[in-house]
Amino acid sequence: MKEKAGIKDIAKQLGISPATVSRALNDKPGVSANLRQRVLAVAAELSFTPNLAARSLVGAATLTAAFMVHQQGFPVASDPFYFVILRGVERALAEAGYHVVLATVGDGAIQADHLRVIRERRVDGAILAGPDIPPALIMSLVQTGMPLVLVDNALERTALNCVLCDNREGARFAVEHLLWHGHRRVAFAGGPISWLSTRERGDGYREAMRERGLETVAVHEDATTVQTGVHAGHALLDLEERPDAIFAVNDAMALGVIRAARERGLRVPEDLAVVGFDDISMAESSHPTLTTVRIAKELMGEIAARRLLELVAWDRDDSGGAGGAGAAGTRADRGDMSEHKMPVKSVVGTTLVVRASCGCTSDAQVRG
Amino acid sequence: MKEKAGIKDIAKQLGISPATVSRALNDKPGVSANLRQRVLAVAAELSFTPNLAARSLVGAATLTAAFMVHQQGFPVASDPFYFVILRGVERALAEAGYHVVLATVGDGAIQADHLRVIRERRVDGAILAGPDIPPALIMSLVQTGMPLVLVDNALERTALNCVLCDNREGARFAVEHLLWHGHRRVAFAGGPISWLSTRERGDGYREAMRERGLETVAVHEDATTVQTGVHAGHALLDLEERPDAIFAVNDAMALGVIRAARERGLRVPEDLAVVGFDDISMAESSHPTLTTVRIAKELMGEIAARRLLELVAWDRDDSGGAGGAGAAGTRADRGDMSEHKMPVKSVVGTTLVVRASCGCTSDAQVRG
DNA sequence: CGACACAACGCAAACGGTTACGTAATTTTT
DNA sequence: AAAAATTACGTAACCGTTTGCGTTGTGTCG
Repeated sequence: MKEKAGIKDIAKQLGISPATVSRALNDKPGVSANLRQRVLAVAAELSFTPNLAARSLVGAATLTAAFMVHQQGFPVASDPFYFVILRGVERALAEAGYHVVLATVGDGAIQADHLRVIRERRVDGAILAGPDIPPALIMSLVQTGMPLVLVDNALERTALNCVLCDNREGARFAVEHLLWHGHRRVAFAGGPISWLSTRERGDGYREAMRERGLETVAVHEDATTVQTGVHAGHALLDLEERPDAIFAVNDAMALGVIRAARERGLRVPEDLAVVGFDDISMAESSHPTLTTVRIAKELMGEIAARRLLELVAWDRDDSGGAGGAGAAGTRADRGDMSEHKMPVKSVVGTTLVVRASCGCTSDAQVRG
Repeated sequence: MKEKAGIKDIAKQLGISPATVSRALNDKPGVSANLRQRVLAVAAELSFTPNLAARSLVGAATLTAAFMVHQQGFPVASDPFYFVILRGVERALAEAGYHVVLATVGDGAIQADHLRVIRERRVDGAILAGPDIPPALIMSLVQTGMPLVLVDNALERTALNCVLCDNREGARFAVEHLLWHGHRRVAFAGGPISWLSTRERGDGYREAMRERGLETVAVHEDATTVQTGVHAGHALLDLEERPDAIFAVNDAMALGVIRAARERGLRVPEDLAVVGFDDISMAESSHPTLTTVRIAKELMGEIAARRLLELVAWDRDDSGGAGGAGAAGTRADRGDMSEHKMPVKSVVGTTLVVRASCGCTSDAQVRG
C-alpha cells in the first residue's frame, strides 16, 4: 500500500509527465480535454490531495487567511460577537477552499509572534476584527503589502479596506424609538472614545437628541463589558436628574446597566428603559429581554472574507506580471496602483429589535 | 533592497554553506558555539524568518494544529463555551510556536473539505472539541494516524487521548447541594443521551438521588440550548408532582428552564431552584444569577494542547527512526507501539459556584 | 508542397529549506 | 607516533509542485 498519493504517482500510472498532470489539475491550457478527463479520473481514484507546502513554495496561494482579534483578557460576554463574525468569515472563505488561522493578539510579546505567521508566508491575507487592535500592529501589517480587511474598525487617515455597520443610523434608530415613546432624559453609556463604534454611535445619539432640542449626557468606560456597564449604570443613575432611559453602546454594557438598575431597586423597563447594540445571542435570553440594534454580524464576516479573496486574487495576478509581491503600497507609488486596489469601505445596515427592556412593546412579559 | 531574507543570504554573508546555517538555527550538533552565535546574530540582523512551506515540505513540523468543533447551526449561547476552550488551546500552542486553524465542521459536504486540510499535511495534529462531532469523522481522522486529542468527548470502545471534566462529581456537587438545602423533588434536564456529558452528569444526578432513596425524573432534549431548556422546563413543570428543583445539564438549558418557570409565573429560586453546569460567562450576569458547576474550560484547552504537542513530538521522533508517519495505529500493530503512544485520558475537577438561582445563599460561596 | 502557426506534451529548473554523506582538520587513543 | 575517533563544515540530493522553454506532431495557408 502506498504511503500517500503524489502528483507523479498519477503521472506514472498514465505514462505521462508530472507537468502535464499539474496543468490538467489546475485547468491550465495545454492539455487535451480527453487526457484531462483521464487525469482527473486517476486523481480521484488515488484520492490525490495536492501538497499545499510544495505548492505554496513555488509561490502559489496558501489557501489560508488569518483572523486577528484582540483579546484583552476579559473573560466576558463580549466574546460571542466576534465569534459570530468569525463564523461568517470562515464560511465564505471555505467556499473558496480557504481556511482560517486564528491570531488572538494579546498584549505585547505575542504580537511579534503573529507577524511571524504572515512573514513566514503562511497566509495569503488577514482579517482584523475589533476596534482594539493596536494601530501600530495594523500599520506594520500594511507595510508588508499583505491583503488586509478591517472589521468593525477603521483607521482615520489611512485608506484601508474595511467593513462596518451603520453605527450612526443604528444609534438613531434606538434613540428615536426611545424618544418616540415618551422618554426625554436619555443618557448614553459608551466605551473608549478611541473606538470608532463608540464615537459613531455616540454621534447618532447626540444627533437624535439635538434634533429634539434635548440635552445629552454620556459616560465613557475603558471597556464595553457587563462590569463596566454596571459601573456606567450607577454613574448615570447617580445624576441629580436621573435618566429615564439609557442607550448603551453595547449589549454587554446594556446588561450591566440593567443589573445596576436592579441593584438600586429600579425596575426595567418601568423605571428605566434600556437599549443596547449588537444583538448578541444573550439579548433574547436575558431578563428582561433586551431591546437592541441588530447588526448582521455573520454577513459582515462574509463581506470581509469575500473582499479579502478579491484582494488576494488581484494581488496574485499582477504580482505574476510585475516584480515581487513584497513591501509595496507606500504612499509614493499610488500612481501605478490598479483600480481595484483602491480600498473600499462597506457598511451594512442595522435593524432595531424591540424587546422588553425598553417597555415599548405589548408582549413584554414584565414581572418584578 | 532585498525582497526577503533567505537562509542562503545569511550563509553568503558569513561565507559558509546554507547547511551549516540550518544546523545552527535548529540547534543541531555539528556547529561550533562560536559560529552559531555569529549565525544567530546575522539572522537577527536580517530579521530572518524561515519559510514554513519549505520546511514542512521536507517533512518537518507544520507548526500548526487544527481545532475542530461542530457547529450545528444554532446561533445560540452554547458558543462561548468552546470559545473559551479555544482560548486555552491557542495560548498553550502559541507558547510552542504553534498556530491554530479552525475547522468548524458543519453538515455533510464540508466535512470532506476538512479532511483535505489534514491530508494536505497542513497541520501536525488536531483537537476535536464537543460531543457532537460525528464519530465517523473522528474515526477517519484516526485512520490517518494523525495526533488527535478529544475535548469534552470520548469514544467508548476506542482508546483515544481525551480531556474531560469530572462530570459525575460535578453533578453530585450540584444535586447534593440541592438536597442538603431541603429540596427533594429534584429533576434533571438533559441533552442527547448520545452525549457523554449528558450521560455522566445524569449518572451523578441519579447516584446522588438514589443514595437518599429519592426518585429520579429526567427529560432529554436533542440539543442543549436556551430554547430546548425552555421546552424541558415546561415538560418537567407539567408533571403532576412538580419538581421543586431542576438540575440542568448545561447553563444554557438552565437559563431556558428559568425562563420557562417565569413564563408560568413561578419565581426562581423561591418556587423553583435551578442549577446549571459549565459556568459560562453569562451565568453571573443573568437574573437571577445562576448557581452552576464551574469547569476549568481554559485549563482543559491547555491540557489538550500540551498533550497534542507531546504526541506530535513523539510522532516525529520515531517516524524519523522507522518508516513513514503514514497510516499506522490499526488494531493489529499495537505490539510495537511505544509506551508514550498509549492514550491518556485527563479529567479535571469541578467546583460548585453557588449563586442566586438555587436560593441557598445570600452571597456567592464556593464549594468543592 | 514547403513554410508556418499552433496545440499537446516532456524536460528540467526552480522554490527554500533539511539532512545523509563525504572530507578535511583536530583531538583522542594505544 | 601512527591509527582511530571525533568535530566542523561543505556537497548535493531531496521534498512535491509549478512553469518557462524546447520538442514533437497535426492542421492551415500561400
